[in-house]
Amino acid sequence: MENWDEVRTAFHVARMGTVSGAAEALGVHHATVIRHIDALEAQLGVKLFQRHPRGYNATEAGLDLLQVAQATDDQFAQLAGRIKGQGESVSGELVVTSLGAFASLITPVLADLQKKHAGLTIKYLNSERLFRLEYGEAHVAVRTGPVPEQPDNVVQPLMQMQSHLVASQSYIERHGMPKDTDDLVNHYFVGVDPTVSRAPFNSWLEKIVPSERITFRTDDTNAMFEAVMHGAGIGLVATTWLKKMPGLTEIIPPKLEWCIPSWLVTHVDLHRTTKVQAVLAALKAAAVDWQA
Amino acid sequence: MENWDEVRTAFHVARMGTVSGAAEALGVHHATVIRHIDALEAQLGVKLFQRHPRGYNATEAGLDLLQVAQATDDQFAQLAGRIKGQGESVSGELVVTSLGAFASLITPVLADLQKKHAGLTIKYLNSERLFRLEYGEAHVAVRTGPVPEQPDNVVQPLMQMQSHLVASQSYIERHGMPKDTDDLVNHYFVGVDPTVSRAPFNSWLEKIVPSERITFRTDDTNAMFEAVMHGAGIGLVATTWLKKMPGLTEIIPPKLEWCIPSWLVTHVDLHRTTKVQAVLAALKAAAVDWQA
DNA sequence: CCAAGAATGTGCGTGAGTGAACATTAGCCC
DNA sequence: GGGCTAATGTTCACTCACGCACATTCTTGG
Repeated sequence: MENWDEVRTAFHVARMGTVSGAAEALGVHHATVIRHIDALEAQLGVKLFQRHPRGYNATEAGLDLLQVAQATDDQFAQLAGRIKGQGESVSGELVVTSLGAFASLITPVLADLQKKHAGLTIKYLNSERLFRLEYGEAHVAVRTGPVPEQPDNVVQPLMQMQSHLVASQSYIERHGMPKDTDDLVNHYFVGVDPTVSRAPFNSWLEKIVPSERITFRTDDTNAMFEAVMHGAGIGLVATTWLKKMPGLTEIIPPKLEWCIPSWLVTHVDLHRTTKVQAVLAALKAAAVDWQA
Repeated sequence: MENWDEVRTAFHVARMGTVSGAAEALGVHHATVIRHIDALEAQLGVKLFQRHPRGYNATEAGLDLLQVAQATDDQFAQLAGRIKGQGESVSGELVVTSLGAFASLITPVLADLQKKHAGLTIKYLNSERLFRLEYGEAHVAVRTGPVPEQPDNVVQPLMQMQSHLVASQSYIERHGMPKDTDDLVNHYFVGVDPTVSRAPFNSWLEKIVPSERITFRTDDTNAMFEAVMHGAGIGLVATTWLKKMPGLTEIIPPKLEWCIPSWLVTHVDLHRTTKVQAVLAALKAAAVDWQA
């Protein structure tokens, strides 16, 4: 029973009762049908049909095969329907991953998406570790930094996150306002642990001020924001968060190198599915608001 | 979902997780496996697997296919086992046909066979009409007369039925014993309706005596025997029955032309099955006793 | 009774699918 | 870091299975 196509051929012969009818239904030549039946019977060592000039008559074995193959045919048809329908509907599990910094932005978007599609289950992973799309760990990833260029990954620009160098009112009261860029060396900063993040801002900061001036380091972006809020030092905060955080004063005009691009990354095998397209569209629509 | 072999290939890929493993399991080249997957995904319009250099990872659709195909594989394996086993075991329905005259001989043989094989269902058709083996109307037929020479039918000799010209005691008391063959024209005979049976004995009888001397005609062999028993006339009775019927006297020595051969006929497609072979063996063994 | 139609069965030439070889890449062990 | 293994993926030559044509047989309808 190695060749499933031969079983399918035998199935149609048993259903139609004739080789010619089965051949027409299968879209092949009737000689092919005869060969399939002969091969299958030779493998099984049992005649599946009694041949007579008016058609093929299924034996007991043939009738048994008919029943089993009928069930298989039904199940395959249902399977094909499910798979094709699944490709056109937004349902099943959807795994999205991003850095933790994006959680407060992305979560509401995914929650909205889930509300719109009843059959959808969202799994939102935010970890500093890079989930690998090609291993099926996630369907969609939000990545920051330079353009990801892994093979088999589809990359789309999501947004430009402009950041601003800010300090809290309490910090300014204590240490004063820096007069200009050169004066920054006399101040204290909140930074990201360099072993974790290699954001462009970090490189800039390390060039401008000595390492000992970065007096507060964390590997969590939210913790960094909190530190800036509470006056632990001067820090870089993206426009989006700045709008939600009162009492922060911009120190110097934003520099272009603080502009961190972010990307929507999907695996090429999943990129065309309606489900993935839906979440991509939702995230891109939301990104317009974030940038405004 | 036209090509079941491609489904089978995808099934093995989903099971193994690698194209190479699936190719080895299937006994084909891995290039073939890749082509099958590509073709199937193109047909469905949905990716079944995420490709990465260490193997193939099934998507939701691929996992769905895996489940369905696993069930199919199991069912096909069971089917193959049933069919192969069925070919080696004596079970299921067995249809035997013969002339009504053989009923009293064949019935006990078939009953014995059924007792030996629990899973066997016997269907014994005895009708004057010829059942057609090539239409699956019967598995085994007992035929009399000249060698049946229909194509696709396997013919084996069963026995030679020697018949004897006999009369009952009551007939002899009424009409006397024929002195010799020439005296037969002065007697009365029980014959078979010529439109039904063309047994050799009939031709001989028609030649020897005028038609009006055949005063009892029937289309049923058993009825003929009964008629002879009750003195309706002189008739031809086979050795087998003669032994079971007391009070019959042989009129003249048996002639060779009264020797009717009988044959076991099966369709070539069913002849090699163990079931058919079992009934053939049983009938041939019984025939030895009948002739003794 | 003959002819038309529909079915199985068979030999032969061709094309699609197969297999071999090679390139490439990721992970692992030393 | 560097070789090694085991995967995927692509190209090319080839073979096996397919389609075609014809023969044959049985049934049916006029």
